[in-house]
Amino acid sequence: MTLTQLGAFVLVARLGSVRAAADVLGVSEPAVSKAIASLRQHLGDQLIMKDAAGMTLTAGGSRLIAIASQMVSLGAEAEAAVRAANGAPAQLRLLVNSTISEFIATPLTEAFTRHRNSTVEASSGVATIAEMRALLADRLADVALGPAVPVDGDRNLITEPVLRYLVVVAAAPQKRFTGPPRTWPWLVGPSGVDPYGDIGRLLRAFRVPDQRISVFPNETAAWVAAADGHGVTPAVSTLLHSHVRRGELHVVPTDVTPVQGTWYATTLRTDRRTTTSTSFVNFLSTPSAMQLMCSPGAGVPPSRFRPPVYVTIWS
Amino acid sequence: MTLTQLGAFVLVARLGSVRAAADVLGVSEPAVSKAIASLRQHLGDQLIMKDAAGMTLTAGGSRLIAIASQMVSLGAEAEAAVRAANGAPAQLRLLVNSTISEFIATPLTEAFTRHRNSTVEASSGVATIAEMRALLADRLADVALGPAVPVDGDRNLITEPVLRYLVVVAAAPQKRFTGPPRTWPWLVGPSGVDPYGDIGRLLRAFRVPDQRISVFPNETAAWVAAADGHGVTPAVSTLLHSHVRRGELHVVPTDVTPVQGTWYATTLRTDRRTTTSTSFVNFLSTPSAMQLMCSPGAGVPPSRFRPPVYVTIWS
DNA sequence: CGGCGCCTTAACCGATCGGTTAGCCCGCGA
DNA sequence: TCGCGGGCTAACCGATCGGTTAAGGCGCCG
Repeated sequence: MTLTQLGAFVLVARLGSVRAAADVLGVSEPAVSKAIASLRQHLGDQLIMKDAAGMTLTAGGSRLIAIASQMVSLGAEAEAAVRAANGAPAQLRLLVNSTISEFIATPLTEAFTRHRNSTVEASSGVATIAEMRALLADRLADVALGPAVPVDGDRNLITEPVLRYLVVVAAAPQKRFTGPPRTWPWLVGPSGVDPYGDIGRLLRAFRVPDQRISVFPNETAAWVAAADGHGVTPAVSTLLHSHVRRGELHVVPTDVTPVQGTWYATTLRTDRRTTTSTSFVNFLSTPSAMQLMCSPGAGVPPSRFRPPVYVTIWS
Repeated sequence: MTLTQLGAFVLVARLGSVRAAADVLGVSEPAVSKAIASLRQHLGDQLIMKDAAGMTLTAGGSRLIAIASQMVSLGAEAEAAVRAANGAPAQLRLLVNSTISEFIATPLTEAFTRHRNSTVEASSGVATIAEMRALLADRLADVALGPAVPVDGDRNLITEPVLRYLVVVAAAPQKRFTGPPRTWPWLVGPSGVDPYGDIGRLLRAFRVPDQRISVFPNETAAWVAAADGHGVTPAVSTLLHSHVRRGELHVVPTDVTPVQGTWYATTLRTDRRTTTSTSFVNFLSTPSAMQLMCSPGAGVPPSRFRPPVYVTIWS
């Protein structure tokens, strides 16, 4: 299975014709035909079949095309990226949990870019706490920001506290929830399903069973549902501020909350990390960064809006 | 540049040693060394250099590793996916805009899965309207759901209306905005930056300049900011319902709103699309699907929560 | 200084990749 | 029925890939 073969396959599927693909590639028809034949044999699947109206993909073929077309475009991207790397601005790849991604990552990376006079290109991506360690160790990211990454003795990673905050439980003001917390309906964002995150830990501490937890596509949606009286929601208190001030939510004290949490920055150990990483970690302790992390994020103008980074749609 | 070479490179970068990588791969040391040498020459970059403490990546190398490690794992995934395709449940890859993704996609795919007694695996991914056409034509997705995809004469795609709705402009009840709409502060979700979407079109119709638009990471966050009095927000009226009912937002009439919009389902033409796609499109017109699309999405239990699909973090 | 790890290069070799031309099969329309 | 366009297979060929062994450079430690 080579990239050329995959490229031929993708093109044939796109164009619905071996001939057409061969023309586009500027090679003879048998060259393309043979590439497909090799793939077929290697994978033990017909992949694509000629029929009445053009070509149709087999089940295996439709799985393959999604993956293959990514690989092909990544191949082109790799060449371009490496060739363009010299003279390009330095990169900072920041790894965050979904809460930080929702409220803080964009303003923070933007502020850092400004702080460095645009000599750096910062981007952020969402990962679970458990993934962060591997991604850092494999050099797939430069800095991880979020609840403590369990580095247990990995001498290559260093971790340092960045910000303390309080995790509180909130609900609509008029709602009263009685009985033990584990019987309440809990409304959480994606970070609620991360077992290493503060909110996941809180839910476990209360022994909330799965069927009493509703996961929303983002934290704000969970808060809105809570304001609507559908349940209680755990949250970082500073981020919840405007909801509380408007009277949509109020803080419900429990046995264990408010509870303090800490966000940490984790990087490769000092002598291995890039100067950009170091610069970013230092930036995190500046007053302006601190302030950004404490106040909920605002919108950004369209020109600076960057949707969550992802290569393509399906794996 | 072959997959084996990239695999060797990734492993060396991960392990920080040619020797170790060779051991892991079960080949001789020069084999790995030569693979890297070929990459170096092909890409014209040192990629990785030996130094005091292990290895460090060059700028080009750190670009490459992110891409290469994806390609390698995609390669493995491709083999597995094709081999597993026979006997596996059918797939439905649904393409949606960010609004539908936020409120409707999860309950909808889940309902469809239940409707088909779990004989189908439905997943959804976000794309801009402009991308949808190409993704469908390239067989990278099965059905697109959202505002009209401009198929302009592409005989391979068919598009049919699914749901009519109203786009309204909303603001906090006590706030009054005067002057022409283009001078108001507009708060939108990611779908606001899609030029083919209803909201993007609305902003263009009003000639709102970029600096008066704030883009939020999700629609709910934009609504909350509007409720906080920071501006006005355009939205699909049915989705806004609970915010209006709670009195946080009220509808602001303008010259052009309420304006009707329509969501369409677009697929390959009937004789080319999969039976699963056909089944899904039919499902969309059932009362239960209709109802799902009209009422804002609720949370799902953790076991059924699936974060937005993406292969890996950075491109 | 010598030995030892570790990386690299050189020389070599078989497999296969990617391409060609030639020829066959098949469905389809004149 | 014949031509024809499109796809597949066969036979062939050069390049290169992926692997080997052997040998050389280099830093480090005893």
